[in-house]
Amino acid sequence: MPKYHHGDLRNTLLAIATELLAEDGVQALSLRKMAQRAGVSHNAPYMHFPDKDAVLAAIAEEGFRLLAVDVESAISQADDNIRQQLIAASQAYVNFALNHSSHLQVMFRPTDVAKYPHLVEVSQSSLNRLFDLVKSGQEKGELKSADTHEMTKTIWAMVHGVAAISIAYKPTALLPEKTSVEDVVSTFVTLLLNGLAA
Amino acid sequence: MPKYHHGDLRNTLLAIATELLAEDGVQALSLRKMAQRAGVSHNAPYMHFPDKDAVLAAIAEEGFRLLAVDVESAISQADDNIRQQLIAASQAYVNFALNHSSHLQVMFRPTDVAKYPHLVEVSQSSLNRLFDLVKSGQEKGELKSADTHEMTKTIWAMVHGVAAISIAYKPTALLPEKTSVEDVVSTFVTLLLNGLAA
DNA sequence: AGAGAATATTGGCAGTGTCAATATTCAAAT
DNA sequence: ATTTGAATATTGACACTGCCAATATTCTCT
Repeated sequence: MPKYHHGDLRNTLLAIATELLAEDGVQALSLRKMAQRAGVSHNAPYMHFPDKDAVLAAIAEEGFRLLAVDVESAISQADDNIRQQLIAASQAYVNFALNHSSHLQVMFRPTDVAKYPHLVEVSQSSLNRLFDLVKSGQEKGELKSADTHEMTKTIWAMVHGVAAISIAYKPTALLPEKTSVEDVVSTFVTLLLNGLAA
Repeated sequence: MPKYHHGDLRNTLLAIATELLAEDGVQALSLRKMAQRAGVSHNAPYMHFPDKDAVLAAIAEEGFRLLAVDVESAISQADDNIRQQLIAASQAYVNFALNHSSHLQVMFRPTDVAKYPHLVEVSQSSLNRLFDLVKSGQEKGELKSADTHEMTKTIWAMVHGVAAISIAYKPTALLPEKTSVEDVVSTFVTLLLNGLAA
């Protein structure tokens, strides 16, 4: 017996959005479809979000939390070894990107930074975790003692680049052949750690 | 005196698309708007493109060519020094991304690889140029003699990651403060060359 | 000059985001 | 308990979008 007031429409809409995203991609995500699947009129979402942009921002936020969970889990399951932990975190990042590519697309779509300051914060959560890893690696003497932020962001950029390129052009562009994503990420991170210069 | 047959509608449409992209972003790009600005009916574009997706693919292709020009130009103007050339190429890449962010978004939007094989080829043009750089760096003994493809793609991923993250969250996420994009890219590339491990 | 292909137009349809006006329900104060 | 205002949801509408079908115009080639 559906009530006039849904009760938890906001969260329901976000969950539905994630479903639709996984089913048909970001291009096909519409407020009206979300409303219909929630069994609600086409304008009900406007009670909880000012516009579609705000919905996407909320979806992005949720994505960063899910990503952080995966990354953290991967780190905790890796050996007590900075290199292995960095590799595990990077693999988790890229795997998340490939398994939830539409979600990642929403997370890294051009955003009005001033409009969603909270999103910007949350977007850094995985980066912060990576920062801690790098820092402890420096303290243990396994990593160079250069600027911690710069080192962290270099790793992040590389890993995110792998994810973004892979999503856009399937593994075609980066994976030469029958190599696994894990292997590629592991190789790239190792190269970054050891450096390219002779 | 506008003729019934436009004469060069396909190219005109692509040029207009680039304009609209720079003006209002990819979200606001519509076939009908393109047609209107070209002074043509709302269905004329369908004579030259099967659907909107094909238009975006053509725009992407053009973008990769423009990017390759910028990168090549930057390399040729740099010192005869692999490190400097790599840095110059990377800076050109990121600058292009920031100055044509909508265009880059179209270039790296999930693509049906099977549907646009030519686009996939063109998308690798800058990568190929980078490959040559790395290879000559190896021959001159300035870079390690590891797998050339892997090294090249590691650099590409890192540089593209910087570009993608910067576009999504303004330089906020990567630039700490009043540092220039060039400085950041230069720093990151140098870190990659020298390695992070102690 | 005629025929067929290429190009463009008009009209229409379903779907979209968003606004305005209205209806229903909830929560708190009297 | 009743009332009252806020919160929530609905209906209806508008302009806009991608795309399809039918039609019209022009080009090209014989």
